[in-house]
Parts: sequence; structure tokens; C-alpha cells
Amino acid sequence: MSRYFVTTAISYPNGRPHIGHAYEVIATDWLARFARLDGRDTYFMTGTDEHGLKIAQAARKEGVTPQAFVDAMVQHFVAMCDKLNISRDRFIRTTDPDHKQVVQALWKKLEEAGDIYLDRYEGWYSVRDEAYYDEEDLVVAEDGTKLAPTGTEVSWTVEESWFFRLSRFQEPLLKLYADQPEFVQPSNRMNEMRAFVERGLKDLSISRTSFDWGVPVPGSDNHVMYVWLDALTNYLTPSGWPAAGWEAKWPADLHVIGKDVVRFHAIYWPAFLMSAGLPLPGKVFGHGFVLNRGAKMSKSLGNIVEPMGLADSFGVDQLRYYLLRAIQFGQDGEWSHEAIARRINADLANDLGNLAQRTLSMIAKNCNGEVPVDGPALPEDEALVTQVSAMLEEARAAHAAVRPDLALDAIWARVSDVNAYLNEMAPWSLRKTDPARADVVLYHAAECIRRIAILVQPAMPESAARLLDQLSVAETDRDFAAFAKCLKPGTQLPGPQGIFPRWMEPEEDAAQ
RNA sequence: GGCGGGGUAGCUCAGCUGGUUAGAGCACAGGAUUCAUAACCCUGAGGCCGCGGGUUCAAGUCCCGCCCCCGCUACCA
Repeated sequence: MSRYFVTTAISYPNGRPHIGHAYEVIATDWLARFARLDGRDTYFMTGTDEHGLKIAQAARKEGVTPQAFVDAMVQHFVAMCDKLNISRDRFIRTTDPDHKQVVQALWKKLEEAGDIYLDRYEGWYSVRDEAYYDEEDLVVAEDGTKLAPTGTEVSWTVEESWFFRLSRFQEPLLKLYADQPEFVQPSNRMNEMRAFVERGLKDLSISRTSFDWGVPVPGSDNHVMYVWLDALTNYLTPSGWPAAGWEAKWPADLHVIGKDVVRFHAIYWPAFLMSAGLPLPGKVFGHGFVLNRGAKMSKSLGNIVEPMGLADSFGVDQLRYYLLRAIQFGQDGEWSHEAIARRINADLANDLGNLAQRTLSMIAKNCNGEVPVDGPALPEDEALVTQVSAMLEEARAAHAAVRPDLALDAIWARVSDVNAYLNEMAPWSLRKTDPARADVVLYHAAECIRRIAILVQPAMPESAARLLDQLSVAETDRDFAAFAKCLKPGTQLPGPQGIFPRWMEPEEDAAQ
């Protein structure tokens, strides 16, 4: 059985989750659910990156310990996953004990490989911010002192730091990109990474002594590991490496990440793994951002979109569907109230919802509420089934390409086909002239809806399950292996119930 | 500044190595219909294909110049 290990980036919980977090985890959930339904041995991980200066500072501001701070904040991320029906196999936290062990083991391995050495890190440091700043970001005050962008004073500081010999990996990385041009997707990101590496790589400072909220460096107690070495290693943690049997859960097939962290995943992470002699992940996919009416979300603009409330007002599946369908995966996309409302009505209520409703209610009224009798199929019936069947391979191709939007495009094209088929066949008229033929038409429509519902599951698990319930499809016949396993005539159906209600603005609702 | 991508219907986008009247979805208008969630189905309107030159029998598609937008350009993640 082919394995599919997919991850999201781990979120930095210095604030509550916003729609960007929801987007990434929903898209990755789609990938994981799809793989599971396709019979693959799937492992899906998401989680939180809990160390580092910003967490320590945020905790201090609230007067709590960093651990207490993250324990509280992580709740919101877990709650979001629960709310959004995220089928993760593990929610990893970088404060988990097994993670710390793996990171320290990896450190030792890099050290053994001769890729870690002690040196000094120099830069403009702000004691107040506990952070280094680039020369070009500094502003000079009237009295000539240099200030950080935050307005605090900086001074040239030299700090002892461990370094990773990233420079050694320039050629190996370029070879990786040449051998596996799809290692980084979309391709424009690959080009950016290649250009970055071609410019030359400097060694990477991978420890800090200026704060202590992190994983201690083995044998160097005053150092904590620098964020990215700690964070990236989360992907390796569930394998239990270097303990025996780690090969069962490493390497990952796919890291789904935001476009802002592509460099860390496409350059640093493979370099660390190469140094340790470990296999590399199959692919890194950098998705775009969800923009609020075209504007980037930020705390200062006060336009951050919060996912939990959206799931409450529009529905979890509706929110999932919108994010997966309306945004081309890999590009930036737009969020707006109007846009999701349009999608809900056009795609879910009018197209799929209405298709199911009209078909199932005709069956309920005219076929004793049973799957109608199939009969001799006309070319039109066969053409429809052929079209609808092709959808599975189209969806698989979209999954392989990490494009949930394309999979849904393909599925909805079929929804439209089935609606057109019904209009053309007009079973409501046939009922009066040729009832047996009307049954055959309804049978084919219902069968197509079953197939569509099976493929809709990764995007909208709850709604698809309700639809399959209404078709009396057994729980065990809902994976892709059952795709071609047709409805049995005579099966009792529970009777139609609307699955995708139209979206009405609350004030309209109240007025009626 | 350097490197890369892009500017096509109101909106989001397809248009591969140049070749019949430039396409899709949504939104809009009309028609048909009434099985269905005022839905579905059909038809239509809507486009100096960023601007200006050039190559060619023929350019959204190639070449040159210009304008505008976006991404990357290492230690906050």
C-alpha cells in the first residue's frame, strides 16, 4: 500500500489563529482525506512551533511563564482543528518531550558530521527587544544613536553562537533542484530558491545565548537552539528517529507551507537532512495567502479574519469548500463575505444541493423511496456515466499536483452535466408516458450523485456523508475503491433532506 | 538596483511551440420549464487581449521600447 505522509507547517502561537492558519490546515486535510479514501497509508500532522524569543516576550508581557503561555494559546489552535474537522493523526508541539529528544539527536548527528562549529555572531542588537536588526533597518536618532525600527537603542554586539555549515550544501542543493525540478512547487518558488542558492550560501547561526526559551544545545547549556532547526525537525519527530523503525514514518511525501517560509523548507531543511544522511521529503508546496478583500491582513489594520466565527455563521463545510475551490492553490486568494455567499448559493445550493434534492424527491415520490430499477441504458445514459467516471482520474491528477481547486472544478463540471441530463431526459414527463424509462433516468442520476458525493468527501466530509446517507451507501462503500460499485435497485432510501441551504443575509432572514 | 513572473469580458482566470468569428465560471439580460433549495436548462449581451513600434501572408501568441503590478534578494517567524 502506498504511503502518504503530509504535513502543514507548524503555527507560531504568539497570537490566535486567523484564516490563514485555517486555510493551510483545511487544504492539507483535503490532501490527507483524499489519500486515505484512495487507500493509501496516510499520516497527517499539524501542530505548533512554541519556542523562540517572541513567545518568551509575549509570555512576559502577560506575566506568565512561556510554558503556561503556550499551553493556553495552543488550545485555540487545537480547537480550530476540531471545529474545522481536521483529520490530523498527530498535533505536534515543539514542547513535546519526544520532539526535544529528536532535535537534540539531530544536533548531535550534525555535529558528528562536522557541520557544526562554534563561532561568534555579530550584529546590531537591541537589549530591550532582545533581537538583532539589519543595518539597513536601523534609523539614526537626532543625537546620532542608532535605533531599531521599534525605537529602542541598538549596539554592535558579539555573541557566541553555534553555526551550521550551510555553505557546504550549495552544490548538493543545486543538484537536488536539477534532479527533482518539482521538489519545490509552484515552479516560480523553485526558481526563486535556485536563484537564492546560486548567489551563494553563508553558514547559519543555529544557537542563541540571549534568551533561554528553546531546546538546550547538547553539551552547551547556555545555548538554546535557534528556532528553525527546532521547528523544522518536527516533521521527523513522529518517526522516533534515530530509534529503530524510523523509516516507517520518514521521509514525508509533502510539506504544505505558506509562501513566506519556502526558503526554510526548500534550503535549510534539506541541508540539515543531507548533513544527517537522512532521506529528503518528496515535495514542498508553498501556497498563497488569503487576502481580506484584496488587502493583506494585519493586526495594525485590524482586518484579521477569524475562522471560528466564519465556521459558525457560514458552516464548516461551506468555509472549507470556499477556501478550497475559490482560491487557486499556490496563488494568493481573496476572502470576502460576498464571495463566500455567492459560492454557497451558486455551487452548493443551486448546483449540487438542488441536483440531489430534485433527484431524491422524484425517487421518494415515484419509486416507493427505493433506488429505482435500472434498465436498458440509452447512449445518453452511458455517455453521462462515462463522463462522471472520468472525474476520478481528474481528481487524482489534481491531488498529485496539489491542486484541490482543480479537483473541485472537475467535480462541479460533472454536477452540471447531471443537471443538464435531467433537464434533457425530463423524467417528470417520462413518468406519464414511459415510467420504466423514467426509472432508468433517475437511477443514472442517483448513481452519478453517489460518485460525486464520494469525491466531495475530502472537501466537505459532513455534508458528503449526509448525502451518502440519503443514498443508503454503506459506511464501508465510501472510499474510492467503491467508486464503481453501483447503487443496488430496490435499496430503501431514507428520504431527501436539504443539505446545502441557500445563504440568506441575516437581515433578510429576519425580515421574512 | 539585480533576477523572475504578470498586465485578456464587471470579477476570478484559460488561451501550448503564431493560423478559422478570443474562451470558461460567477455576476447581468432574455427565453424555456416547473421534478427541484425563486433553483436547473438554453440563449444573449459584454473584450483598442497595458501602451507604442516592428517581423510575418497571418500576432493576445514572436522581437524592441515604454508604463504599471507582484514575487525573491538569509538569521522576526
